Amino acid sequence: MITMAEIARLTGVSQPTVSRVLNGNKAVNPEIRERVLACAREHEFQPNVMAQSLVGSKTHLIGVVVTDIGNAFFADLVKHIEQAAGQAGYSMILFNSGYDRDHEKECLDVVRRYRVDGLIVVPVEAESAQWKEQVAKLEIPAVVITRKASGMDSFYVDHAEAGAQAARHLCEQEYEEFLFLGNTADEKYIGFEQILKELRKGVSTHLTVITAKDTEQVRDALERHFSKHQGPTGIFAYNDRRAVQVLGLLEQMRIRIPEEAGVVGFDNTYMCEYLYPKLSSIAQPNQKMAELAVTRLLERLEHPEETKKLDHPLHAELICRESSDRVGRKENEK
Amino acid sequence: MITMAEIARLTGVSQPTVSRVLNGNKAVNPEIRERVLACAREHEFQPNVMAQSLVGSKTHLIGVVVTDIGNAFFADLVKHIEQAAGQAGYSMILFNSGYDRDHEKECLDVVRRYRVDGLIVVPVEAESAQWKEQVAKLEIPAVVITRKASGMDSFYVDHAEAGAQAARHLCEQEYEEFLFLGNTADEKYIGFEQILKELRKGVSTHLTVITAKDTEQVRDALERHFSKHQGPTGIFAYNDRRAVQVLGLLEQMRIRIPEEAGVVGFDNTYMCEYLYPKLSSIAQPNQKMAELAVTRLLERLEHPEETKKLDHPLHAELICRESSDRVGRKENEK
DNA sequence: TTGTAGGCGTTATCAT
DNA sequence: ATGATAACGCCTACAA
Repeated sequence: MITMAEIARLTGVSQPTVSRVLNGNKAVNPEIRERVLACAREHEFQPNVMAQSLVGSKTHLIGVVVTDIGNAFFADLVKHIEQAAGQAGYSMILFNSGYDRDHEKECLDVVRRYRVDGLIVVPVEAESAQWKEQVAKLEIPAVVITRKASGMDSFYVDHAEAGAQAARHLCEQEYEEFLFLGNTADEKYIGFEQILKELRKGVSTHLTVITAKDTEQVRDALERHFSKHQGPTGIFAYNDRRAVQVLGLLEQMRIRIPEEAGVVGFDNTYMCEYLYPKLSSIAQPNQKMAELAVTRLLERLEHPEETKKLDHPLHAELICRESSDRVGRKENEK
Repeated sequence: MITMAEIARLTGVSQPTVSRVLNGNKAVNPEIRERVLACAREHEFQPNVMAQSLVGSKTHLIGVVVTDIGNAFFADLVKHIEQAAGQAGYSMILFNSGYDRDHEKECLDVVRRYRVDGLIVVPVEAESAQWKEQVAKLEIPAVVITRKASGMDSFYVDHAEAGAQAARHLCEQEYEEFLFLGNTADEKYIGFEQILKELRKGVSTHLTVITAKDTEQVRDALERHFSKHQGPTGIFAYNDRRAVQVLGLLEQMRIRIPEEAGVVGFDNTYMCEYLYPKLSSIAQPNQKMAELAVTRLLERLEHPEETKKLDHPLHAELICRESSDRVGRKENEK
């Protein structure tokens, strides 16, 4: 691989001159400029970023650490990060923490070895003081994405608000009983339950929670719910995966959708469109989130002194499809 | 960020001594060793890979260029690559070519700037001579994954063989008519059709091909097929996405699965397990493929002189589930 | 066992 | 306008 020194030798000038030419510095004889450029082109010169970074202290690398690259949601996020960063001339070293704090720490160490200019992270535990300290030690701008970490730049979807949307939607669709699949610690549940309470005040309503993931257990729980409660049930699942599972089980149980039960998923996976019935789902603004995070990071890189932290919750958007369009369905039947 | 020179100053030794200690070189006074190690630990020293690579000409970076990180299949692949590489002490710079040759070329240029030690690529066009030349110019070991590129190390699933498996399976399940969703240029189709011809020699059989992706068009095509052909139909879709779509449409058309139609997808997405009926699908050995690719790359890194190229097709595996278990279903009903 | 010297490929700061 | 020269952080002789 050709170096500046080599080009200098070939063209009979000094190496710094080559540097000037290649970096577009005006102050250089047009003749020499051409000669050098020609030589560089011929040998397809590419500057050695390692050397550049050694002197300039900019690597043009951003470290990205996520909890699970295999997950379609994060994969999509990473894709948009790569794109936004690439446009700004930054490349991405990617690490997978695998939801493991220890491994996450190792990733941070490696990131440090590469002297990346900045960091974008999906933390395993966003509010862990220990983790925050580890990140702070890197002494580089870091932005958290997908989660809220107080005291740090964070771009994330407000899950409670998303849960609230789901609740509002299911109420509008005139469901009378409710079911949540997921963990009650999930912000989505908090928001879901709260709005439900408000909207169904005084009316007899039940909210069943299913924590299980195993299909048989979910089936049992569903059967118990439907044997106890007759009214049409609005179901909200913490992700599309679970929602699809429920869709299949309801089908088996011969429960009509959306008449007797309505289902809303989360993530708005491509599958939603292909299922029958099409699955309503809550979409996170992935691209926007990624772009905002990158933009913010670049901003910080240019103004390291700026110390105010951004807390930037984004809104999810509920996409209503057949699986929960109870009112629309009724209209049609008229 | 602390440097070796700084540690040297703090501990009153020379910088090379620090280097020796930190690199586990035996020949150093135990006392000094301890002193240096303590200091390094205290300041959480991490070597500057940029500097290391500058002198040692090893970056411990591998460049990974894929056509679409957002795709769950590639995301999973990337995850396993990251893991395997990480275990060997390599990190990954990841690029997304977006199926665009021009952008792919740009990625290769950036990769070159970082002087990565090796390359793992999912090429946009595996047999493009121009592309191969571009890769060759990098003068680093490169392995192709997911596709076969003659003259280069390639790890990929034999799609024709996978199609053949699908055909064999659907015949064993006693389907009499057949349907393929996808492109006829797809190796999967080639293998599928060929085996079908062999196995159904002399018997009246039809093989319908649906190229459309749009739901309405697919529905029309399906309806046309089923109005013309009465026998139970074995359906093979080029990916799970399409298979799910078909599953939904068949459901709408009140065609019983797996009795009247059997469906086999491709990629064995997690969804398969959650659908009703559960979707049979062909699984690619992602992890194995990724590990083999990384292993091979490391091998090449250690023996750059070795010039023989590996062509390594892997076998896909058909996972039979409810959507195509016609015979098993019949057995059960007895 | 330890320190000195040189060099990796750049950029930046001087002179010239 | 151009060329020496130093410096970035590290490693590898070589010398002591």
